[in-house]
Amino acid sequence: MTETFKALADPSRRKILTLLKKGSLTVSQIQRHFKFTPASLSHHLDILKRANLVIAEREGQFIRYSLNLSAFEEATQVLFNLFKK
Amino acid sequence: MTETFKALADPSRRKILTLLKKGSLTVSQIQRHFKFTPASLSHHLDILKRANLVIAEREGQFIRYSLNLSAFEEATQVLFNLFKK
DNA sequence: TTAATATTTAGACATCTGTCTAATTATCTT
DNA sequence: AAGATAATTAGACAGATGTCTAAATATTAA
Repeated sequence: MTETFKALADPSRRKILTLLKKGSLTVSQIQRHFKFTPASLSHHLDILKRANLVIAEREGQFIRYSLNLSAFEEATQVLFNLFKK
Repeated sequence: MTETFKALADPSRRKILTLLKKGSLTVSQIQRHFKFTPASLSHHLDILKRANLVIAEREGQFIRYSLNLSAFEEATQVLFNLFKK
């Protein structure tokens, strides 16, 4: 769960997740929304992937990222349990 | 929201929150559950306080910490919105 | 008012994080 | 097979983070 919250604790990564909410995207499509380098984006995607918040699938030359909804639900559940009676 | 997720991204701080779920506690009562120094605990409490996840009230010689439920609900809401349609 | 207890603050230090450039790997197109 | 495009990996670096010791502040008790 630490990895999940760490992943969520960065504004750029939360923005990536928000973008993916509307549908899966390739790295270059995500890239358009950011000013930093492809290397930095790749690093952010790696953190989201390790936290299990996104899923990556190769599609020929591209790699397509999409939200992993089950991991999100789990995180929400953990957060909720952290304060519910 | 970044501060909230950063605050939640540390296991010790999540443990503190879990302890407070059962009721408010003074710093020394919380301290008993940890191995690190009072200074470190104070630092963690400060981060939770700045994230608005806990409330501190002086009680004579002691300082009593309790959960700030509204901040928790807000965080849960944000997390939920991050993936809901 | 002096000593004791509770907590925070200041400053140091090692480790982690987010960014970059340069190099590498994978795939597609000629 | 060679060059172009997509994405990742490696290594460097500044700044953030979690921990510590020592000192400071606040309150209570003697």
